[in-house]
Amino acid sequence: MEAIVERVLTEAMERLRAEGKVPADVRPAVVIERPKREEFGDFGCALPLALAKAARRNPVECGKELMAAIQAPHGLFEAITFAPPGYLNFKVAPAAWFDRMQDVTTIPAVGGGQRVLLEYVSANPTGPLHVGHGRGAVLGDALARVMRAAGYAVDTEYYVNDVGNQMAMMGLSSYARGRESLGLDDSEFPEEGYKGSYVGVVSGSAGSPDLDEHIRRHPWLTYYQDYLKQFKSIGTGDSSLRSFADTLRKEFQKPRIVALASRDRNAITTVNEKILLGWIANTLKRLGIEFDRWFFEHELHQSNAVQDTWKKLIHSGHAYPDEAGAVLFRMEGKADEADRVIVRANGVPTYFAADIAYHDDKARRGYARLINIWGADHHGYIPRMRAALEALGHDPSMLQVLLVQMVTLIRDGQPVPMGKRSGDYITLQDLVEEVGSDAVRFLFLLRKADSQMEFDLDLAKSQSMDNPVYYVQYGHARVAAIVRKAAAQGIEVPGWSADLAGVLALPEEQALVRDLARYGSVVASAARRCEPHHVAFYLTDLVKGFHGYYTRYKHSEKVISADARKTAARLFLVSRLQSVLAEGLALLGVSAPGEMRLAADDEPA
RNA sequence: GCGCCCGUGGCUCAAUGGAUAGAGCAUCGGACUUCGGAUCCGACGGUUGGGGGUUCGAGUCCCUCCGGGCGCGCCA
Repeated sequence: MEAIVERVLTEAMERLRAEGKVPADVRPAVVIERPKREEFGDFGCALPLALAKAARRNPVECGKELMAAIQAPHGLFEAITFAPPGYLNFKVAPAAWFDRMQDVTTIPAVGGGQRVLLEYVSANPTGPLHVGHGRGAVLGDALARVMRAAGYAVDTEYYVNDVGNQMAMMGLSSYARGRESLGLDDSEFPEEGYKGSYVGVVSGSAGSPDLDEHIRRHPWLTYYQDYLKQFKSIGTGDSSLRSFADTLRKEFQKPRIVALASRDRNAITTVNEKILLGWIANTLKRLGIEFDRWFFEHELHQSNAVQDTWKKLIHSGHAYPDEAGAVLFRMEGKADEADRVIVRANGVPTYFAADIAYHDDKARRGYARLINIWGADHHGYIPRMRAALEALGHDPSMLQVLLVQMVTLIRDGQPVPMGKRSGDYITLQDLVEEVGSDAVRFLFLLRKADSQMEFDLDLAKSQSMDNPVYYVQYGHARVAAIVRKAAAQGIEVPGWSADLAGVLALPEEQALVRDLARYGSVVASAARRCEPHHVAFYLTDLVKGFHGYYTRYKHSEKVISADARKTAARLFLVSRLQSVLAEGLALLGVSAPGEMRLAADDEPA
């Protein structure tokens, strides 16, 4: 519908141009918006103002000329009006709105098949995911769904840093904890080691007071076989490791003890990674998130891609060796101030080097756009990455980074203290277990990504209308109940026909039709702007309209009544609403239950 | 010190440079003997952190100050 308005206005402007009333070089963008005030109609456009500015003319005259030049399809608009100082307002005829109900769940393919690689989460396998990762995960997954729905060809990827100091540190920490638990405390716990109690669990330290508790709280342990299968490909080829893993598969604790006793730190490190990645994958799965591909950093090293990349940069003059023997990437003239080390003096490439190779790989795979979702603490990294892409001959603007800000958990009105290295904290897994996937997802998506947010655990758990996710889900359940009741009475939901439009005469019904008709453009716009939260707000608004309609007329003008025509039309309307709610919630990865269960003991989900 | 993000009713948050800044919660006042009341309606509540600028038009863009968060490693 918006597209039609835009076309009508563009054509009108072209007509004026042909008549010489608009200079050839004046081409203001035609921006269609939704007026805030209902009396202005359904669509508005400030084109006369823009035109007047560009052509240095009086906006009122421009508006009048445009009005005269507009040729709208017959019957589509009830009114097109000019409002001083320079707005053109369009009121769509109710019948035209109702036409949209034929394919209300169709979303304009604004993506045009553009190939997009969306990389998100990519947390290092050195510990469980925390709540901040969860926000990025939910945003990424919803964005992938929304963009796919709007015609983008999206692939999703998790980049695993399975090489480097952090992994080694995790291995040492776990190794030391394991030795300790066996009474073999000959290995000192590293200064910078990971101190969370999960380290003890990962180390498989039998008799650890944490172990039983963690097994109880973290069902991921029972998924062990699954993820071993899933991550089989990361085996190093070391046969002793393979057999170690096999043994581990049969029995969790004993082989760890063997490895610990035999001082096999590498085995511990590698198995840690498998366990932690399995934990991560399981948590994400619990949130309904799966990746098209897990990309492992070690692949880039094995294929020499990292080395090839930095050598290429030296060759092209974008990098240079310094006196100490390190290789630095040139940042001169870029936003970043200092040159960055890509190969250390000891010959080991840095994380940045691998990341450059990774992004080069992504760009070479033929994607038009690379979207990365990063924690806001990585923002300083963006100019470097762009500069690197440019140095390798790619268009730096193809990289788009969405920064996700911190999440503060609130319980009993107080912030919940979190600290990563220092010890225990509420993991993403804990959060999902506590409040359920739907609440986590919807509440995260009710905020735009780039501002810090509070997550109220008590609100998320509450089964009341204060809880936005329940409010929307209840709306769907309520609609489903009506459709069920009709079916029980042998009344079927009719298909679309134009004559149903005239039956839906109540203002609330017409408003519902208009709101439903917006669905496609809301999703398309959310996809274009990479802001899935618009969908969450839209659904909340839509449901609010329905609840109001329902409550107001439940004694006078019910959906199911003795009047067969009204029943048919309203049933049709309500079923369209059900479809939009179900599909909209699906885009957010939130379930659309057919009924809400009250039982407080039930798993909230 | 340099850089990035944020600052909107008491609280949590919306608002492609457009018209009189919107929701939810909280507070107060109402409706309704259920197509599921797990609902709805109304009221109260704002100098969009302060100041300057660009523009026909600024919460939105620019400058500056204040406040909050986060970065600035041969860590990842």
